This record gives sequence, C-alpha cells and structure tokens, in this order.
Amino acid sequence: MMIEEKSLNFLEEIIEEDLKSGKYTSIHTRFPPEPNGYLHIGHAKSICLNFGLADKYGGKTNLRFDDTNPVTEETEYVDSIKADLHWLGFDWEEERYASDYFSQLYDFAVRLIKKGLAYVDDSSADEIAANKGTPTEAGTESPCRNRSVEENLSLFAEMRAGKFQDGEKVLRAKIDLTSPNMHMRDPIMYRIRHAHHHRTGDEWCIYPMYDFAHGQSDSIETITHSICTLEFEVHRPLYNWYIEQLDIFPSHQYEFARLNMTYTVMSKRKLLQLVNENFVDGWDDPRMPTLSGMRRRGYRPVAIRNFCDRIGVQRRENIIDVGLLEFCVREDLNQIALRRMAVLDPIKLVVTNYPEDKIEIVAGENNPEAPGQGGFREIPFSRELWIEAEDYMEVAAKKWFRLAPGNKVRLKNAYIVECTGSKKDASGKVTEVHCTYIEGTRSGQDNSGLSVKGTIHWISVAHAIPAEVRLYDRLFQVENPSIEEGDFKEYINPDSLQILHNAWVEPSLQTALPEDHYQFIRKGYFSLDAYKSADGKLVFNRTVTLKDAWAKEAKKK
RNA sequence: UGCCCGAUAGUAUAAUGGUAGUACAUCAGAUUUUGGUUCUGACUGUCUAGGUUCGAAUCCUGGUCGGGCAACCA
Repeated sequence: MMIEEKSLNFLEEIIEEDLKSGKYTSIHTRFPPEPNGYLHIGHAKSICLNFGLADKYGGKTNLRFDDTNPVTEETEYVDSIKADLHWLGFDWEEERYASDYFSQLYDFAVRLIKKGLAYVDDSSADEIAANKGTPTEAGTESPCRNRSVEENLSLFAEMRAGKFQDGEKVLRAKIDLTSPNMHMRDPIMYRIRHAHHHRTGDEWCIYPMYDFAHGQSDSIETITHSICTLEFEVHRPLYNWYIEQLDIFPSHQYEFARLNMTYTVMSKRKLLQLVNENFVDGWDDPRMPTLSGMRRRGYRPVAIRNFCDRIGVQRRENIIDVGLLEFCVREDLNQIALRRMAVLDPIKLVVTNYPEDKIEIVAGENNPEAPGQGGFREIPFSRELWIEAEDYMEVAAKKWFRLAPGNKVRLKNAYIVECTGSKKDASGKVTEVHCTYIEGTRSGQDNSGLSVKGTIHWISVAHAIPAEVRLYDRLFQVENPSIEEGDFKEYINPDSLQILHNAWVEPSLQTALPEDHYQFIRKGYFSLDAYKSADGKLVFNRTVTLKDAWAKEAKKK
C-alpha cells in the first residue's frame, strides 16, 4: 500500500530543521490576542497554527494577552477570548499578559537608556511624525536626541512617577533616522497614558508600545517560534534589535498571510463598526465571522478546525471562498445531525381519502448516515398536513418532481400520494392542495411496486409546533467589500437575515437544545438559537443550506 | 521616485532541478423514500522576457502585476 506523505508547510519545514539541527530540543509558541474585540475565523487560523504546531512537535503554547493599550482593552474581551479558545478545543500551557511584564519592560528600558540607546523626547506627536521623514527622505533628529544618560534616566523616572501629562514626553529608541525601514527611525518605546488598565489599574501611567513589548514578552516566555501576520514583517528588524541590545533569549518571528474570506470583512475595527452601528445584533450575531457568531449559528468546532487545516498556510495574500467553509460545515453536520421535518413556508395539504379522525404513527430515521445506530423517532400522520408552499405548482415545470395536479410524490416516511388539484380564494391564490393517498405504499410496508421521483416533507396540522426560523445569507453583496470604492458598509446585503414567523416543526423538536444540531430534511441544517424569542416560540437558526440541485436547474432558465 | 514581501486552474494548496497533483467550485452521468449523501467522469493552471542546465514551476537577471511600510494602535 502506498503511504501518502503529507507535505509540510513552510513553518513546519523551519521547525523540523530547527529540531534536526539541534537549535531547539522542543518548541514553544504563543497565541497573542489583544483583548479589544472578539475572536473571528481569521484568529482561528492563527490559533490552529500555533496550537497545532506545538501539538505536532510535542511543544507548548501560551495564551498571552497583548494588553499594552489600556484605552481599548477590556475584561469582557479577555473572557470571550478564553471561552472561544476552549470552545474550539484548545488548552494553553500558561495564561499570561503583557501587563505581567510591565516592571520588567521598564527595567529593559532603563537598560537601553544606560547603554545610550534610548532617550526621552519632548517633541509633540505631530513633530515626531514630521521629523520621521518619508520612505524616500531621511528623518531629522529631535533636539532631545543627545540628552545625557543621567538626564534621560531622571526624566524617564519622572514620566513613570506621573509628573507629565499625556503626550508631553515619550521614550524613544536611538537607532537610525536615515533607515529605509521606517520602524527603525527612533521608534517610540513608551508613551504617557493616564488611563485605567483592566489589570494593573492605576499603577502605571506610562505604557510600552507593541514593538517594545511583544518581542521581549516572547523572550521572557522563551517562545521559540513567534508566528504573526505579514504586516509585521517590517517590524522584524526592530524585534531583533531589541532582543540583541538587551541580550535576552532570542525568540524568532515568522510571518504568514492572514485569512481573508469572500463576502465578509475580517478586521476587528470593521466588525466593531457593524456591532456599534447596529448593522448586526452584537458580536455573536450568526452572520458575523466571529467564533461566537458561528457557534450561535450552529457551526461545530471540528468543522472550523478542518477548514483551517484545508486552507493551508503561506506567505501570499489570499481570499478563501466562503463556500469552502460551508462545505466543511456540511461535511461535519451531515455525519451527526438528527433528521427532522420542518415546514418553513406552509400551505395545507388535504389527503381527501384519509379518514378525518385517523392518526397513524410512522417512524422516521434519525440519521441515515449512521445506519442502524441513529435509531428512529415517532411522527404522527393524519388527514391534514402542512407542506412547503414551494413544493406545489399549478402547472408543472420541466423536470418537476414535486406536487402538481396528476403528479405522484412520496410523503417522507409515509404514503405515496397523487395530487388531485387545489382550492383557491377569490383572487386565484392557492389556499389548499388536495391529494389522495395510495393504500399499500406506507414506508416500510410498501408492496405496491410504485416508484416516484419526488419525496417531500410534511407535518401533521394537529400535531405541529409553531416556530420562528431565521435564514441567514452572506453579510455582504460583493466578494471583497474591503477593496470596493467608498465605505464598506455600502455593500452590506440587505437580505442577510430573513425571519419566518409561521413555520411549523415536528413534535419531537419540542425538547431541542441550543447545542443540538438538526437537519431539517430538504431545507438545511438548523440549531436552536441561544436566546429565547419574545413570544416564547422556539427559534431556529439556519446553520447552512443543503446543496440544492433543483435551485440550479431552475436558475438555468 | 525608497525599502520589504509575494506571484501555480475560478479559489486555495502540493510538486524542494526530473510525468504539474489534490481539495473546493463548475459541468456531465450513476445510485437514492432528502433534487441531500455517496460514487464515476470531464473541464480549466506554472505572470512575462532572457539566462544557467541534458532537463526549470523550482536556480539567476530584467520587467510586469499585487500586497505591506511614514499611529504616542496592535
């Protein structure tokens, strides 16, 4: 037998080389979210990478909150991030915070000042920006650049002591104002922020910048492979510079291309706008690409992890077809979802030759993908049934296998019926469909020899349970809202949420729970919403549709 | 007009100097008490021009195109 060798991605190659050469005996990664928003599917890619790599090579992964900007960060986000991580199925080695290292980072800064590699600058933000030059022109030195070590030391101590207002002074690294890399032009290390921090409270009024915190935090945790997205590539020389000048554990930064997906946006800034401006109903709105949104919509973690596995990892910009995610979700749910019948847009079907007071209990297989294991549930059948309005046509189209006068169809798990016509109101609208059932065709006991092309789902009117059903479509009308002209919000799909108030579901759904996953036969995968509806009805969210060959056929015209 | 990075079917992703393969999507067919699932088949690709080599998607050079970099954000 041939053994398929799975090829390595570029990070796995680096790690295998590092392990083989003896550079490291084990690896240590970290997932470093900033607690200023909820995790989305793009983070899932990073999470699966960091935890997956450590898992594959027997290493460890820390969770580290990058909380160096007290103005935007909140405990609510910390909690949601931890919950989402656990939901996805990952456990971290240690829970750390960049803020754990504030005093160590302060000491690092003092060390650089003493080496003559950092100085306190009195320039305003505007002045610093102006003096930074442009990519094609060198920057110019601040008058403060050549302060003495002693003066810098005492000014920095005074910054920390709260002697200055926000923006009055900053601490900058003294590197090279002529560097072609803008990040090396005396980057800011510390700024003054008299702000309350979600963990350190009011202990500090100076906070380190990302560049002065991230690499050192990696180093403190002896992270061997610090994986981040491509936009940090130009930060790498600075990352290395701090580590070298401080002579601390040499963590290494590697960059990969972030995930983009069609018909959505993936920046926390944009997602926050959608939330704040009420285009969606919170971070966990089922239309959001957030993990909490996907959870509420009915995606299972395993589907998301399979997806992350399939998309791979590279250094080139990409935009993944959201269809691939949906494929992964269907692939998973098809295996485990319990089959149920639900009529979303009902019309009455009367079986005119069936006795008025008769009720039969038929059996419905819970899951044909698990033959013999899923078991059956009981479904009441009677003379009046709800069926899907779209399953009836007055005049049958070409290749129409459903109800139309003269057509025969199978009522799933029950009888074959022949359509005999319909009842209409004064305006000509169909109010009732009529049919006769054929004796001897009951499922499991069919000795008629008849075969029909179509099978439709139904619910006994007398036994139906009312429900609200929410259908979700893509949030945006264009593949890549971020590259379109104007505000991305102009491209929001106005029909991304459709609420059906008059749906009926079968009795066994009365006891549904939000963590259950159902396939409403012929309609898609659904799960109970995490929140109750205003009128006490069951609320079902459509997780994803089924593939629909008829919709394609119909579209051909 | 500076620096850094990238370019393989529609979208992703392999091939690590030696037959361009896989998945999703698309199309066609088979099976089916879900127009689902499953199965079979088809379609479509190495940005460009040179060079090195017996041989280049792969190495070198030029070009083109795309992305990133001038926050007291991360």
